[in-house]
Amino acid sequence: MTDSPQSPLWRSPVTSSDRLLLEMQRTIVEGEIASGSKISEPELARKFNVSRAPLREAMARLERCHLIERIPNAGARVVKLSTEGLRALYQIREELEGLACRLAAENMDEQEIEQLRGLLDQHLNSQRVREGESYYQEAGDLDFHYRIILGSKNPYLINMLCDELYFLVRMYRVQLGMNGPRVSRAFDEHKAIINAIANRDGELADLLMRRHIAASRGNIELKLQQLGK
Amino acid sequence: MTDSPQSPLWRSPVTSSDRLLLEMQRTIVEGEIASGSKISEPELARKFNVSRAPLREAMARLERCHLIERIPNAGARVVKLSTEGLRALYQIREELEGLACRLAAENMDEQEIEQLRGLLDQHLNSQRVREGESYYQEAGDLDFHYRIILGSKNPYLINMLCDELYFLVRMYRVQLGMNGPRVSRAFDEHKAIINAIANRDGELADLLMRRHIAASRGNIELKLQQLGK
DNA sequence: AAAAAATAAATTGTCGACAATAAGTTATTT
DNA sequence: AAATAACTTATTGTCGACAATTTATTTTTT
Repeated sequence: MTDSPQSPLWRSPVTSSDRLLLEMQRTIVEGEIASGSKISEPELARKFNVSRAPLREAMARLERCHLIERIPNAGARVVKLSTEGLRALYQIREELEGLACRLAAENMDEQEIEQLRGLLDQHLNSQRVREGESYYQEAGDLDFHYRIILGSKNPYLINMLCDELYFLVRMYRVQLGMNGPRVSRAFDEHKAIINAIANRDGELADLLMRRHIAASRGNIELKLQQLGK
Repeated sequence: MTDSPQSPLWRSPVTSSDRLLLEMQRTIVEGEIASGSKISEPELARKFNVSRAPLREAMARLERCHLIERIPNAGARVVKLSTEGLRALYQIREELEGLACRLAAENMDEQEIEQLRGLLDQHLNSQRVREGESYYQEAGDLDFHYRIILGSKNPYLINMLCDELYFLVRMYRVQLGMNGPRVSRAFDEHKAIINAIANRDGELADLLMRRHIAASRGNIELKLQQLGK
């Protein structure tokens, strides 16, 4: 993943607050800190061996990507996953990633499109080997979406999707998983999207991406209901 | 404007960092600190009579709403206005506010729609009195957009538009203005949008809002080019 | 005994000082 | 004289301590 100057969350971690952010993102996304639990600043500061200053800066950025919720003078809690939250999040995602596809069809150059195709082939191969391994698919799928978003060449869109929304999306997907039959279908949908972009058919790419995301949402929503939330 | 718990930027300023944020937002949006100029932390801390801790927290939030750009260990600069920036920003705005209209048509209750109508009448009257006064129109227009966004009832959408994008939008509009003929036309467009929402025609409301924003962009873009940027 | 008030404990917000990094200046070398 | 290197200055990042606010506990009152 290349660094982008517009995206402070994706630069190599130069400062200690950067490292903290990465670690806490992982911790929350993977559910090591329980959803909804309170975050104690002194406790975490001890745990990570840093002062509260960089910790608070990291927390401000965690709030920015919707992983925690803060109330002034009261404290911060890890966000809770819910059906309504998922719906609201994916409404935005559909819209913005659809736009990203339309712009990518206009703005990606041939080389970038070719690289995207290469990425997909690579995932297909590794998927044949590791059948049903959900984590690799997870990473691969996100990488696919990332590249298209970057291909839109719109800094604000990139910032919103990659820096602010994607960690929460990952949290839903990591904690509620993506199961068997959906995985292989997702590959086909990805392929169709690439084709539309390569044909410079932004309208179609937009439509296909929206459906792709809607299908993904349906899959996660099902799991949420099974768990009785 | 009511406080919304999801929007830390719009609560009443309880902490000193909140007050700083509001003041600096105003200062930057209205151009009191020149576009592109460097921000010195010690200098500003003296100016506002606070320590650097709340100042840095305020700056983190200024970065979040795209009013400043920070580079680690190097400092922060006030954002520069440009034609490309405007285009990228309004691309997102069209998409998200279009979505907001569609959702508002579904989710606003009759009372909220009636209040929105009242707001528009009120602006029409005050506009007859203060012909061509651009600042009031500015505030009124934003208020109109705000209410529709809130009417979408989508917390993420509200957060993105009201907390992260709108200050930069205001900066473009305040510094590059909105002139005579466009003002009265905007009123008609607002009226048409309300009607579509009242008729629960989300698709039409979406379309009208997109056009409304596109027209607004054209107007500002013209000014930018006249100033030779 | 339950509710309210007062007190105690803990947590968050803010401060001033120090350390690490970057920018600016002077001295040195080719 | 131009370019490089060493040094100085200034700015940012981090730390530990204090103040203000909230939460939990205890005491008092009805």
